[in-house]
Amino acid sequence: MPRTGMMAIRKDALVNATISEIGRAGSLDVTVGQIAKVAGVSSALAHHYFGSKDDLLLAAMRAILREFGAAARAELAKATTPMQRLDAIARASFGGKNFSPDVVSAWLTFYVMAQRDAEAARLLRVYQHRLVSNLTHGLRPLTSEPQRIAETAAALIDGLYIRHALAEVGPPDGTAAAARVMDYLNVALA
Amino acid sequence: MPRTGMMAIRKDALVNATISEIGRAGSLDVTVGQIAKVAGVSSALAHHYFGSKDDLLLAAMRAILREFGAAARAELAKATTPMQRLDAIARASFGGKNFSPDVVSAWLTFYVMAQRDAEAARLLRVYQHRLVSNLTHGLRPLTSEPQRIAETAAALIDGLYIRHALAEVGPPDGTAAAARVMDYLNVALA
Amino acid sequence: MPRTGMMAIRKDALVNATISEIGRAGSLDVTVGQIAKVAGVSSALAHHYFGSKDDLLLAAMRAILREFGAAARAELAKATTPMQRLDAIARASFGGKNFSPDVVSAWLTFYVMAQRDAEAARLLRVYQHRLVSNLTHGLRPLTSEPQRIAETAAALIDGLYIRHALAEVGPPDGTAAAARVMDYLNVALA
Amino acid sequence: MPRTGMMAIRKDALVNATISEIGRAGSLDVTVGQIAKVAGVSSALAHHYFGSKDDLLLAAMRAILREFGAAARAELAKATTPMQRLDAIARASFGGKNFSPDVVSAWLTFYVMAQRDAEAARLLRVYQHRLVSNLTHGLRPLTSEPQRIAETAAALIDGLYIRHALAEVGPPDGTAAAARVMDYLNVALA
DNA sequence: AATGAATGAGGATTCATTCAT
DNA sequence: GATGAATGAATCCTCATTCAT
Repeated sequence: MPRTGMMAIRKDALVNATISEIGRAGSLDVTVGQIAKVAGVSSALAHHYFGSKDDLLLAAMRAILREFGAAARAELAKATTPMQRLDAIARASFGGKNFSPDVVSAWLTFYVMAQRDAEAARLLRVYQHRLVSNLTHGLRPLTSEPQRIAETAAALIDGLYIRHALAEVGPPDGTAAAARVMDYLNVALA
Repeated sequence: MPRTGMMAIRKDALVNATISEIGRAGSLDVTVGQIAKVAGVSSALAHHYFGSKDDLLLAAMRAILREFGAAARAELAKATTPMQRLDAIARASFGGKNFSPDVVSAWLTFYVMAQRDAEAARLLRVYQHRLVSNLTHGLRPLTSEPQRIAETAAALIDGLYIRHALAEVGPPDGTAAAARVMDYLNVALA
Repeated sequence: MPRTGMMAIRKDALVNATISEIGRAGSLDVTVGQIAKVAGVSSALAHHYFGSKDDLLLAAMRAILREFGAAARAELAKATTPMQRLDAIARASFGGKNFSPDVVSAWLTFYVMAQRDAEAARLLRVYQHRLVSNLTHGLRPLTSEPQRIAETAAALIDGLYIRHALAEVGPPDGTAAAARVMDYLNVALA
Repeated sequence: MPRTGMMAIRKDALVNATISEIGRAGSLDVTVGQIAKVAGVSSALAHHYFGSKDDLLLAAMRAILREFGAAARAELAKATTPMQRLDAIARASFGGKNFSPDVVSAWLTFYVMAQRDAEAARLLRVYQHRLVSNLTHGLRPLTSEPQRIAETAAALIDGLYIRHALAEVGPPDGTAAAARVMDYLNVALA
């Protein structure tokens, strides 16, 4: 076990703990102490590595967006037809870690954080833009107004996301959500 | 002017101040002191009337939902055809006070609040249910699967709402948002 | 006892407690909690009334300078000849509360605070300027270079002050210090 | 270069960094981390070599006093007449490194440190005593009360020092300060 | 000889809430 | 009906210090 190189390990642990605790609490009202405890370190260390609570939250946000980006790329890599590409995007949005209660909760709070933090707002806009851009790209071979349909589909995805954050019980049903997006695309392209 | 009316006046002022301050701050991180100052009263009075900060927030939430309900009913009253009814709902969602930056911000924070507060969650579910219900009712004469389309439309409405919360500049464009919902309904019904 | 009007009382108590605690600790490393405890209130109240620790420290500084100004004016009012005026200034500098160990310690720390806080620096410069100005005024009838002698005397006063801050034991001897300043003035005017 | 020499090198670097950082910050509110960074080592090493922060500060204080002593001796060695000896002391006090903004700031903070740390107080008293002693020695051939004049001159030197710590702009003017001390001595001896 | 890792203790500050008047 | 006064509890953040390597 190398004594050096702990930084990366601790940072990862703290970011994961942040996501998990935000998810558990359902809000940004999570103390650095709670996060640190989950990560198995002192709160001082969290500050040592991230500088401030906001920086830690932003790091968590970036991790989620990165995760989503990776999932999307993985799904897209397997797609060959335009329709498969669209399906890939829909499934990436609602698949795996991206649709776990933790992440959905965290996602919601990031929207709130974006109201006061410029960097958070920037990150969310990057996400939004990328989603629309991916959809537009997939739609181009299929319709004369890809942009318009892509924007609607993107809003629909976000809406389904937020609606699931309020679901009474059980884990979110990602398959159903993805199917609903495809339904829309099918009728829009018809 | 009866002295007893003061209570109603103060409560209204506090609720309005709450919405306005949440909108200004873009989050629930609003102190009772700030709200009270905007309402022109002491923070002690806010507690006197509402018991706790959460109760005040819930009151603000109910006021917004009531406002939305009233707007929806007003629009629906003027509608005669099924399609007009649907348009009425769409316009109510994105019209008037309901789509001002203040309210959009407040709305967002209520979603977060709902993660930890059962009553807030209940209120949001009532809203969601009523929206789907209204849409379903309007769709019934027009399609064989009104529920499914209504749910998608409702998610789309929420998604457009949340997307506008991040809009870079200027006031939200309610007309465009409503039009986009109608676009979806048109293709879904085609 | 009026329930209102506590503010002035508390502020006074806090300012006095600040001077006393700085004197006791001999440095600015005094916690707001300590000060508040001495003043018989909570630390939260100190912030409520002064906004921040620095503001409280500055208020204490202003109180000391005001005290010194008042003492100087009182002594000057009794003087009739130029030499008496000079003696009055010297005695004011080293008399009463102004030369208690508390205040000498506080004074010293204000010099340090002035290294980082513009307002503190400004206040000290006002004091220095006023001291030189008073001395110059008193010296004008007695010499052709009042400014020069005044500046030297002022530095001597500050030097005696700081030297006494290190005195091994017992309370500072104000009379001796004042006499030494007068000695200088006597030879300088000879 | 012997390996054992590292200790001396590091210690010197840390002491110099301490003085420089105290001067930069204008107060003792300097972290060991900052000092270590300037010295190009880890903060752990600072503790390794000095044991504690206070010990490091005291080492810096001793270095300044040593520097001053060396400067005084060098100047005194060149003096042949009593008056030249006095001038030598005055110039040593305000010359070279001893009157740089860094050192003036550090000096000030040492006075504060002396309020709580016995060793710091002892060191300052040694300095004060030596200064008076040097002056007395120089004055003995010239007056019947060398002690009294020496003490006043020493206080004047300290006062000029502290006054310069608040100078609005530019580097301290050592020549002017030394001249002012000589002015006093000239009139006192007249 | 030197450091990255880690933390305990402490401090300023904020804020919902209470209460006497 | 209304508020100034007051605080306890909590939170972020800092920093000297320790230790294994």
